[in-house]
Amino acid sequence: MLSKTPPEAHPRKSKVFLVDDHPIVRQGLALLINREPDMIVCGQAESAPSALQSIPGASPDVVVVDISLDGPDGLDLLKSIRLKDPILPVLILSMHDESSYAERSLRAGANGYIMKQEATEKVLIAIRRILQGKVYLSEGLTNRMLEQYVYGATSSKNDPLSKLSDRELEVFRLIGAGHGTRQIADELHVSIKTVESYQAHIKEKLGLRNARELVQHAIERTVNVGGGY
Amino acid sequence: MLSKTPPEAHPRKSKVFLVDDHPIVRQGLALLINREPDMIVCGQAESAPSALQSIPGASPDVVVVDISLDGPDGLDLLKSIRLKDPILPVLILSMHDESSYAERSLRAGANGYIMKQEATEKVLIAIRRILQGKVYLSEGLTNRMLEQYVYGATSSKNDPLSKLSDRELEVFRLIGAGHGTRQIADELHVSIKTVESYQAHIKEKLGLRNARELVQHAIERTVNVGGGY
DNA sequence: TTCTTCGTCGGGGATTCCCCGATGCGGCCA
DNA sequence: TGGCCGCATCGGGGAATCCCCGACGAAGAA
Repeated sequence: MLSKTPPEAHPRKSKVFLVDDHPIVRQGLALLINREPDMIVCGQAESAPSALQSIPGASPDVVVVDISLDGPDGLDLLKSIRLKDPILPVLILSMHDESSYAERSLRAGANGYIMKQEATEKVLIAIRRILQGKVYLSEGLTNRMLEQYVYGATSSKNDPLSKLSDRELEVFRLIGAGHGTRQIADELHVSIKTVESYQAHIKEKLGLRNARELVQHAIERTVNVGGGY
Repeated sequence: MLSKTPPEAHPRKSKVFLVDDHPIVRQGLALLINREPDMIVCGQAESAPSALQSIPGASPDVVVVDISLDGPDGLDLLKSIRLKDPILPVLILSMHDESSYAERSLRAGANGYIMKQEATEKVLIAIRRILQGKVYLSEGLTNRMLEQYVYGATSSKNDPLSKLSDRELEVFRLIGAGHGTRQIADELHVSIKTVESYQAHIKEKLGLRNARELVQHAIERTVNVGGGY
């Protein structure tokens, strides 16, 4: 399998491990990476469990993980990897530009986050970057996350919801339950204007841009509270 | 541009045109296809409009279209292609195995439907098959669609989304992605009033009471595509 | 005391929601 | 062939909302 690696020609190829449930994407990435002189694919997996099984034997220098796997998803896999190896570089690959996913990924210990919309060279750049121990984020995403950080930078811990006041959190939950502004005002016995004010503050604190993103995040962070992971 | 094609060496390579908004997938498919002796990629596009612009000049023998493009989606592109060329073979590439999508694709004139979960060779097989004028469907999907056919009524029971028209489903997905009404109107190049009309129809068909419930359900059925149920 | 955060509201214009339509097109059906 | 029906597209218009301003008092913190 492994060729004898003439040592002086190139120092050593960095070994990349791919995890994606779409064979087409996996194969595509593999062909792409193996064309590069300084890296090589040392293994692939299509699910989190099989990845966890194969990674030790493949001893990769970096792991590329698609976030939307069947069963345990990419974040779960990332956490499992971190339990065994706190420093193995991991690049998260995603379809959506949801900043919340990037946030969760980095908090879970990812070294980089890149979207499939990005140009292919960006993937190679990202891999090389995190191989150097740095963090990779796309430019747009970096800006958005910095924006969010400006607002509660201090010791905000790992819960952006902690930036919200009690009243704001209350409204946030009701939004997640699908309630309208008028309805929330009635339920809390306050003016519509007050509820609108809370919604504005929530959007500002969480870095959301319109009402639908507000609903979007309210649902994600309210539904996920009890069950998922 | 065109080499003189020595006629006996290989009859002629079939020209494939790729449409996908993920450069990684595009590049991957291109490398894969160009490795084959009997086919070659003659062009690529990342959106429906640019595809419509480039396809005539590339004169492909087959077009591979990802169903989930930004703006006008793969089904829209398929319909636009069909308006100009009723017989150009088109293979629809999809992330979800929802049989309703396959159904819609075939009704809209697709010659094949394949999921990204399929093995890479299947893609090549599918391309060759529809080049011969046949229809390609994965085995599981074929069985499911036959079942539905035998047991009369189409897939309306288990999947309320199948009640939605193509256009309505498209808007539904964009809502789930957090896009606003105006934004959707711009992306689909229609009036705001039209988008409002779709939203009203969706609410009616799915039994939703207000705009927030609409967003709620759109998210649950759009974000979950990769991992959930 | 001064400063900040929080809860509470209002004005007002832009936008969206949600009810009425309407038109044209392509099927299906008797 | 005429009629019905679903679909895509758009408009009017009033109600609700979004989203930008700002305000005020209470409760703590500096």
